[in-house]
Amino acid sequence: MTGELDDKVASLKKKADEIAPPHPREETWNWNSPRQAKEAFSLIGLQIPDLKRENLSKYEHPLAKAVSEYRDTRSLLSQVCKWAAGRYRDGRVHPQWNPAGAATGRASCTSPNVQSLPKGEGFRGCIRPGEGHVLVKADLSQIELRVLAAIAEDENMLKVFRSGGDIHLNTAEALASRKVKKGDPERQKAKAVNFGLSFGMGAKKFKEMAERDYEVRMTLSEAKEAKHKLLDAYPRIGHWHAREGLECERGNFITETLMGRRRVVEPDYQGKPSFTERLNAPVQGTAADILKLALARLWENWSEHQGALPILTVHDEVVLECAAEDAKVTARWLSGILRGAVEDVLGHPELAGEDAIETTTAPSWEV
DNA sequence: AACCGATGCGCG
DNA sequence: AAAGCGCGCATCGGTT
Repeated sequence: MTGELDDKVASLKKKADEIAPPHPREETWNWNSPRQAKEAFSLIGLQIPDLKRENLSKYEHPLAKAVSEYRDTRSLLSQVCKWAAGRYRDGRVHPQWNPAGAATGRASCTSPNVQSLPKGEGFRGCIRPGEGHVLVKADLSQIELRVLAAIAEDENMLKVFRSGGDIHLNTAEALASRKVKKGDPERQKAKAVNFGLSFGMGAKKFKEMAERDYEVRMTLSEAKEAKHKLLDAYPRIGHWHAREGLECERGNFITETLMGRRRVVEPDYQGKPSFTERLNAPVQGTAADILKLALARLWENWSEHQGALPILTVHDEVVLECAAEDAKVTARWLSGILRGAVEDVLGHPELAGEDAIETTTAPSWEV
């Protein structure tokens, strides 16, 4: 796979070099160097502020597209080509896990970072169980929004979960002003909006996101209005924001998850407790608590499921490996424990329904 | 040679 | 009044 990427990178570089003006000093341009790339664009009369994909896509000139594609592919290759090199033992990759690697209580992972292996490119398909075994994967569906509903005690949000609804779909429909289906790209984009607004994103950023992802153009005041409209759908979220704002004014740097685990947030540019961190920390942190509670209970019960092997976790997801014939039992065990953890920590049965856990059994980590 | 901040992007 | 959050990693270009 990396060999194919290699070829693709080489041809994309050639293409970009052909379109580009000659380099005044070197043989060819280094498109990985923002300074050089900006200089090349400047020679054809384009002053570009940065080399982000999203920015390059605004330009008509073929060089913009060529450079963007080259950088994308090159970046993917870099991330993946050395991913597991020299990190095998017995046919397995053994990353370094840091159980409390993140300030919120999440785990992090290095060498390699398993948690950021790209999706949808086939790389996760390379993560496979041993002969005659399967991977059993379970994830906490929309966990941060469930935590949010519990923390803010928002009746409308709870109602959506109680009826098995989909918050992202609601938001997507509100933004697109039409019916949106589960597989539509609008839903994916609405996730970002939901998270953004929940954790204190401003109208400006919200406006930019709406433009970029929905081709919805609005003035700043219209963006403010839309933001309020979405927050109005869940009034207690707004109240919660107001409460946390007061805590910031009072100089309260301490946040707590629903399990009572503390985090001291960073100061903002004024030296006051960061408002957005105060909002995010208990939510991300409680979700992390839930996953870890579940992991602890898996361990406590492990003697009855010794064939099951923990493979990895990714913040709201647990992957186990077991013998193919044990898949059903293992899947039930895993999802039951995750569901119990959600219910025990959040204290709302409607947040821990059947749909709170999505379980799949597969021959690889891909999808 | 080792380290560092900035930039940009992968994941949740 | 206003404010998305949390990570790791490759690369560049400069400093120690």
